[in-house]
Amino acid sequence: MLKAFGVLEQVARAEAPLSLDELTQQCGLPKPTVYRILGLLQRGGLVQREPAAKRYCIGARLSQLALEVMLRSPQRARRHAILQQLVEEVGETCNFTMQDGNEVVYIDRVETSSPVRLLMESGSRVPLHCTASGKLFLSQLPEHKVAGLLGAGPYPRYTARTITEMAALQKELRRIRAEGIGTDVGEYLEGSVCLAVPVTDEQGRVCATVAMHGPAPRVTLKKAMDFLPALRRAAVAMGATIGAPITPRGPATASGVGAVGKKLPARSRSRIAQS
Amino acid sequence: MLKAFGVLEQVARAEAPLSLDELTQQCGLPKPTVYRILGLLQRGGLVQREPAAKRYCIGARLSQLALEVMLRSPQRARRHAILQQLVEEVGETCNFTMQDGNEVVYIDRVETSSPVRLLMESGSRVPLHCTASGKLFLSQLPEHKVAGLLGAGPYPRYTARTITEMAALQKELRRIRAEGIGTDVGEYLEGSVCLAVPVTDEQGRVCATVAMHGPAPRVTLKKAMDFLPALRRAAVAMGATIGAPITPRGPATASGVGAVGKKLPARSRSRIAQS
DNA sequence: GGCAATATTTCGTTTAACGAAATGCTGCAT
DNA sequence: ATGCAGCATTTCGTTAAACGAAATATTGCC
Repeated sequence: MLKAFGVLEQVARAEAPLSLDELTQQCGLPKPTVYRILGLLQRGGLVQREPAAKRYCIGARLSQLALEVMLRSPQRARRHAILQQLVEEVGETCNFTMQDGNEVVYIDRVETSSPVRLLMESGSRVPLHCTASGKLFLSQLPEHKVAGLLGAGPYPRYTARTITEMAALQKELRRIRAEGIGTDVGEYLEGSVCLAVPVTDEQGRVCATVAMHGPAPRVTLKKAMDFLPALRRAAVAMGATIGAPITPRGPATASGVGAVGKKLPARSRSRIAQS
Repeated sequence: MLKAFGVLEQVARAEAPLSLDELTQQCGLPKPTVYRILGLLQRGGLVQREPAAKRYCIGARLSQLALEVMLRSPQRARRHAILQQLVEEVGETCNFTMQDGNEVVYIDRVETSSPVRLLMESGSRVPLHCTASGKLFLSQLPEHKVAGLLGAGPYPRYTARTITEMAALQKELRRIRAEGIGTDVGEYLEGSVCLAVPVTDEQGRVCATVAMHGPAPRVTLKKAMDFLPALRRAAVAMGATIGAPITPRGPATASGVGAVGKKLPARSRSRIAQS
């Protein structure tokens, strides 16, 4: 099903309408598959065929969807603006992450230098056990749940510094739990230093992180610590965007619309020292 | 497979993040189906969940796709022709912009002299708070959302005339809101004068702008105003190239009139004086 | 008229979608 | 504390759809 989106993206990215063969090559899928997917997409109005050539291009329904998405973009931009501000302060790439299952997912990311390619990397995923954000999330869980989520180990090794044994990881998590700061010095990517602080919702539960990272010669853990106040400030600002409803919900049905602020899982109250 | 697009459209169309139940009702699909589809879409980065609430909203990958679609839609040729026609009339560089998050993005552009430079510049970005188009977009938002999007300020200064304080900006936005014309006299680039008018979709929502600009000695605000009718004409023509709103997919559930009615809030109409 | 290049169909296999119903959470009210 | 209500998530047997190698049809071109 996501293959269809891959095809769609190729169509959208192309400067000119594409032939079936071109799409087949670019998507790396067998031809009949691409053909069938395109048939579906065409039936759904998401792609069109040029009347003359049999080439595929963006369909009306996709254009409409794109417009709706663009119109809503300001709603999602608040967090991006916060990240941009943070990047200006710290001068290094920063990102905003959430936990999704046994991975960390990059919700948004702002690079230091290039102001344009921001969305390229966001949406990608990294492991929990060897990243600053990931370990910060793990530190919020009771130990047995960590074991349940990651298994008993050993965990995949990415660099010489990756923690691969459960006992060592639990020890590291206790430290992080106490300090409220996730760190990663080359545990996932060689020569990459990363520092993550928690973003908490109204109930004080950690639901996201704000992190900065940079290359090892330029960034060290010690230097990064100087930016903790800036990171914390950004994290608080992020927290403010997740509690309050972005737009007042319409009256709608009698259903529980008012229940925006939610939950408070007995299991995962904030375990973090608010240093 | 097209069901997934239906779900995606509902997410894109919503003014605020949606819960699983809301989506289930609006799509007219069984709950586990919607749940599974959303899981896939989430894994693919096409939708995201609100950090705290379990609601779904537009994901990074979908945002990226939407921008690509706008940049390379089959309507591109038509839009370009409209811009070229406009450039002939006004004799200055003109462009077609949309808001993308907290920036203005150039969808298309035609220069006065060299007719080949178009693709070079399209896709590039400029700030909201100090450009004619950007301020026009901002003027469409309620004041508290402007503050949320840009922060409290001060905003980055580019020239001596850049408005860097929130209060002054809000005042300027009120003026623009009333007049329906965005202006910029050297606030972003020294010596550049710019005039922007809104492009509205069928629902009257401001979704893009058409703007002209030129160097200060040759172009002044007063002279530019003479071309307002031409700009407006081009803006109307541009509006016709913009997609219609997504048509509701017929839910299989009893077409509950009072039951599920979501309705557009009256507020979302154009806030601009149609002078 | 024939040759390439490209588009489309066939078909048996495999996989994933499907959705009714059951279960699990969470927060609120008693 | 307890239970209830609303919502999210999982289960599971069924069924339909995706899959892709290979064969076939179409198209454009010389």
